[in-house]
Parts: sequence; C-alpha cells; structure tokens
Amino acid sequence: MTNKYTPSPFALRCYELLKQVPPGKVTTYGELAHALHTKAFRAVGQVLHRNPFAPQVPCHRVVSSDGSLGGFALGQKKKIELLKKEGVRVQDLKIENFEETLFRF
DNA sequence: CGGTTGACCAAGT
DNA sequence: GACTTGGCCAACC
Repeated sequence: MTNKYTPSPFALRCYELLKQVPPGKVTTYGELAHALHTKAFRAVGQVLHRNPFAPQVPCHRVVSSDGSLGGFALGQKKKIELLKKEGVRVQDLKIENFEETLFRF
C-alpha cells in the first residue's frame, strides 16, 4: 500500500514510552498516561487497540491497573503467552506479583 | 465540527 | 467479589 499510516503524536508517545519497558515487566495504562502528562488512560488504550505497530511494539506489556491483562488486539490468550515467554507470571488473566512485575517510569 | 466510542480507573452498590 | 455508574481524554466517523 502506498498510503502510509500517520500515527498521532499522542500515539507515538505511547509507543516510545512502551519501548522503555524492559522485558519481564509490565506497565499500566494509568502509568503510561501519567508519564504522558495526561489523564487519557482511555485514549492510550484506543491507540494501542489501533496499534499499527503490533506486536512490534511491546503492547503486550501493558496491563490494567488492577493487574488484569486488560485487552489485546490479537487476543488475551496470545498476550499471556508472550508475557509468560518473557518471564512474567500470569495467573488466569491476572498478573502475579503485579506490584513487583509492574515497571514504573 | 459534533457526537460516539473505547485494550481505562476509581468508587459505589 | 462481581457488576454498575460516572468521569476523563483523545481518536474516529
């Protein structure tokens, strides 16, 4: 396709921030939004849902503030597998040792 | 340009 | 402990 997708500045921010998350760790939409100096947790989620860079960008390292997996464009099942593969303990759609597994900026 | 949506969050029921 | 409501902000149509 000759048309190239033009990601929003906000989206690019999210991706850059996401790339700062090391493997084996996860972050939350709230933390991402806070790092972006905004309260648009939802906007982040929307951008990730439309994530043009899936799974090139570690969007699978983003979970809900409750430690739940949140969502995943390719399916939560895939998300769990990816996280487990990176060394993150996932217990039934929930992150184990969430506070310890959670990476903060 | 206005209304709807959404991979959310926190609090309340 | 699961479900509902309100709120908040950006992207999408």
